[in-house]
Amino acid sequence: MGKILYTNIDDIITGGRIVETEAYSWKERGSHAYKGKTNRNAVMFNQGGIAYVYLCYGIHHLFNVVTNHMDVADAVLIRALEPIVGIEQMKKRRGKITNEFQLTSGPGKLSKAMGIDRNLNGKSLLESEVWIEDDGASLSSKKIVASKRIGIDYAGEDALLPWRFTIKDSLWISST
DNA sequence: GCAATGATTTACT
DNA sequence: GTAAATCATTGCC
Repeated sequence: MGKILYTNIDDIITGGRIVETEAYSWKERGSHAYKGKTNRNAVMFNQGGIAYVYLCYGIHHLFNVVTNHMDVADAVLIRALEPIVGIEQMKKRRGKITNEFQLTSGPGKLSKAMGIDRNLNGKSLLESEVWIEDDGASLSSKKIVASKRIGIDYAGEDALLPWRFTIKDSLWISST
């Protein structure tokens, strides 16, 4: 949370501060890894520090960061970020938009703005075209708000877990 | 091999 | 507020 996510796609760098995330664990039904290891989610069973990119609903790419170690399929979904680098490029990729706050205020939109697609699946966040930096900005824990996750009502009780984290006062947080 | 469905977004009623 | 778009992965035949 609060760190900067960069991508370098087509020789164009875009980046932004992470302002909204959701945690996923193989232990709960919201995660793709819940049912066990499959071809799609095999990336999550790898060592942390790599990207897990998944195409959802045939249209939208979702960008996750694998966080745990081998055989422990935990990941963090990046739901929204605050555009910092390459905003013009993001607008170009997204086409006509009503306002800047909608550039990256959602997992599918964010991925499109950043140029993320399945080619990044399984890439290391340390030595590839996608990486995360810490700019040293202080982020008080008081500015982080936990709430229940979105879009996984099918997960039953697990959908109520307060595993969605947002930065208070950020304007780029998804609401729909 | 074929039918069902989803970590969503967008448009329309 | 509800429904459609759209395709990779999944599950069952």
